[in-house]
Amino acid sequence: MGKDEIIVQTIIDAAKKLIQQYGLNKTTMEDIAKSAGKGKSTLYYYFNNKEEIFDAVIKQEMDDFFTEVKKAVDKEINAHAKLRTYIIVKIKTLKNKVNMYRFAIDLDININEHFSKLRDRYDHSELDLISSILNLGIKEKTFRLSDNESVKILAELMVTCVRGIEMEVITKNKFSSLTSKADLLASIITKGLS
Amino acid sequence: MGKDEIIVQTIIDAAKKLIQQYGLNKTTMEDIAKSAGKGKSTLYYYFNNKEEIFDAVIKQEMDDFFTEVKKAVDKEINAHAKLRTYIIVKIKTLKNKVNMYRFAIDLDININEHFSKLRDRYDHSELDLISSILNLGIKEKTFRLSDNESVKILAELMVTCVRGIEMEVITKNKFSSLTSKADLLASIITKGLS
Amino acid sequence: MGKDEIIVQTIIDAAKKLIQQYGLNKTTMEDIAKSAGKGKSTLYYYFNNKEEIFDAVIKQEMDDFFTEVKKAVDKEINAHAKLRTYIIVKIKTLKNKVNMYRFAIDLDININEHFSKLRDRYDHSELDLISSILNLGIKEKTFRLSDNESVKILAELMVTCVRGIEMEVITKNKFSSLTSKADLLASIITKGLS
Amino acid sequence: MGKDEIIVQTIIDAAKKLIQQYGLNKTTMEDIAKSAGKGKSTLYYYFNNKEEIFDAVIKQEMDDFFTEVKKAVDKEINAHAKLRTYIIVKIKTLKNKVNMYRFAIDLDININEHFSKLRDRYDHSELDLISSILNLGIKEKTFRLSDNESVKILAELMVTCVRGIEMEVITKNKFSSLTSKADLLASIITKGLS
DNA sequence: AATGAATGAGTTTTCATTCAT
DNA sequence: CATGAATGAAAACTCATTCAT
Repeated sequence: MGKDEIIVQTIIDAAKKLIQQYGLNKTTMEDIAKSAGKGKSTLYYYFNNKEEIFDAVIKQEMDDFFTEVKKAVDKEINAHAKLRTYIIVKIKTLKNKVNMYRFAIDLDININEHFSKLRDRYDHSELDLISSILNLGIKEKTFRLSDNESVKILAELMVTCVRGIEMEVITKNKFSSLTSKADLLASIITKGLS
Repeated sequence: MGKDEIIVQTIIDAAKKLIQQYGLNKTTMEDIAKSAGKGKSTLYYYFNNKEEIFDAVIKQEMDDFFTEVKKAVDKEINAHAKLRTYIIVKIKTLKNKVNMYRFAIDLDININEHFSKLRDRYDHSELDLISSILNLGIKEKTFRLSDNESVKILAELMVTCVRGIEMEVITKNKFSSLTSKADLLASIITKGLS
Repeated sequence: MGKDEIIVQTIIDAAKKLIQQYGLNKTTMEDIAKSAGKGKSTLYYYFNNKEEIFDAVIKQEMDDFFTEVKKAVDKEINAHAKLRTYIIVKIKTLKNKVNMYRFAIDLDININEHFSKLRDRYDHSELDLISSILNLGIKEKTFRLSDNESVKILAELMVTCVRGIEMEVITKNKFSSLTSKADLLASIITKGLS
Repeated sequence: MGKDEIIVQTIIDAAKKLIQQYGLNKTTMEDIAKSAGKGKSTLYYYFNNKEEIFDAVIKQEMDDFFTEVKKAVDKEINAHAKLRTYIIVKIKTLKNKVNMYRFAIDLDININEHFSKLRDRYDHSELDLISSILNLGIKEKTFRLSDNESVKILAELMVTCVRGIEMEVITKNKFSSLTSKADLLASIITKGLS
């Protein structure tokens, strides 16, 4: 990591911490600069504007997030366990990234083009992950798809359902009986697809 | 409706439209006043501050939204159909509404106690609705709950899943093959619970 | 003059004074506000941005300028005297408006569209004035135009020459022996056209 | 040309191009450095500050400009032709130059003493050129000066008139029927002085 | 009852300049 | 020699809120 990259990372980290703590609207360039131990204008040496810093934060968080979930899923061996783990780890990890996610949604709403691409890429990775779980389940004979159910549509649906759980965590800042709910969802899906 | 109430409603409508169009952060008191055809300070005659206007908007939206969904669900007679209708109508209605999630997500407001109560009340109504569907299904013998599944937890889970679909609509502004997905979800749940 | 117009005028006057004294670049919104005895943000209540204030200043100055020159020219009765007076009064008046003029040129260079229109309108009035002097001279038999000389082109040329004198005043902040030069120019033109 | 001089010239050329394109105020050290393919602080190695760079640009431009005009004038043999050529070539050349007037007009630099001297030197050269044309015309008996007209004052006046044409070119970025106007001006002057 | 006028307190952004290496 | 890194100081602009009328 060159010196540049170190500083860029310092700035991103500072921004990340502040966004997590105080939220998007309350995090100013001034705050970030102070927290990064730099002058305000130094931020503009490394980023073109506030939005670019936020983009960098969100990109990194998303990458981390997905990597962590994927690693956990990969450890499990059968489809049902993978499904369950996917839900649980995703939500657990999310808890540390709640403000980041809020932010992502906020950016979304403001129809930030660059961010849209970022999310699409991420969504795609996630769909691939779920698809592979479903395909595994089919191979295992755990899942049986009727004619009109394509893996693609099912995967979309499942990503979507888990996103609902994520929303719950984000808006309420808690998700009671997470494990039992993940179990329940995994079971229903498994049985519903059997 | 007294004169006061008419003006209050005019302001709420203006705010609603603007929030839908430009998002929460970009909607200023100035914008609302202009759009309502009133002076900026007039807003302060009818509301104490910006937050109160937003509260009023969200409250109204939520009430409308829930009422509409409930009406559609009530028309159906069996649990499976009710479930399917619940999903479909909810998403379809959502498209025409200021999406509540934008509010739910916004940080400043999230901290707002009053708003929290509002959302809780709404969540509660929704859980009741789903619970009643589940109970109907049990009575119908469409759904069979194993020991460790309480109606309450299941209802929470289902609300949550549908919320994921809502998020999809909000962030992507589209939800492809809505009907077939609603069918699929309803089917999986029905089968998963049989 | 309504209250609005009084304040707008106060702001314009403050801006005018500061621009004259310190120049365009050194005149900040802060300065104008202070000088007008208003808060900085009050300026934004009456004008959308800095440029709009400057536009208003320059528009007013130009109108004043032209009115004054025209009034003086109208007092004279024959073409030669009008020509002479035009040059002299224009330059004399300009002295009090030097910075305004500099500013106009500066705006020009930044290719401000709105300002371009303003200047065109002004140029047009000036051409009309000169044309009327030339036509009077022709009627008086003071001026005689050869075939290939149209009044229009001649007027343009003369406006242009006087603009050179104006530049002299602007860039050097002095114009030595103004009266004798105006006489000389008027004589040469008169003789050159006889 | 030593290595130093090459770099200095590179910087000047970059600044020249940018000023031409975007104007004085919008040309930043950053822009110049980038355009010159150098680091921003390198500019400070070769120049003490921004103003010095601008001074260098203007000095070079003025020298080039004047040299070109003089060369063209020298080719002509009689006073009338010289006068006509002076006007035409000056305007034509101006089009390809960073226009000096932008500098002359810019307030900050106008206050700059060094620049004032530079302009004075140039003005002086120009006056000498015109004076020599006038003197030639007198020798040729093309021009006849009445008592109260000194060559000096006439020369000043003529420089001034042509400066007006230059302004026209600068602010409007065009000067319609240049040649015919130059002819006209030269004729009027010639006749006016005969 | 309604609002025009005013603003304080911030916010992002810009840019010439410096300095250690 | 040359420059990457850093910044202070100031600039334009924003906006929820207040208050006299």
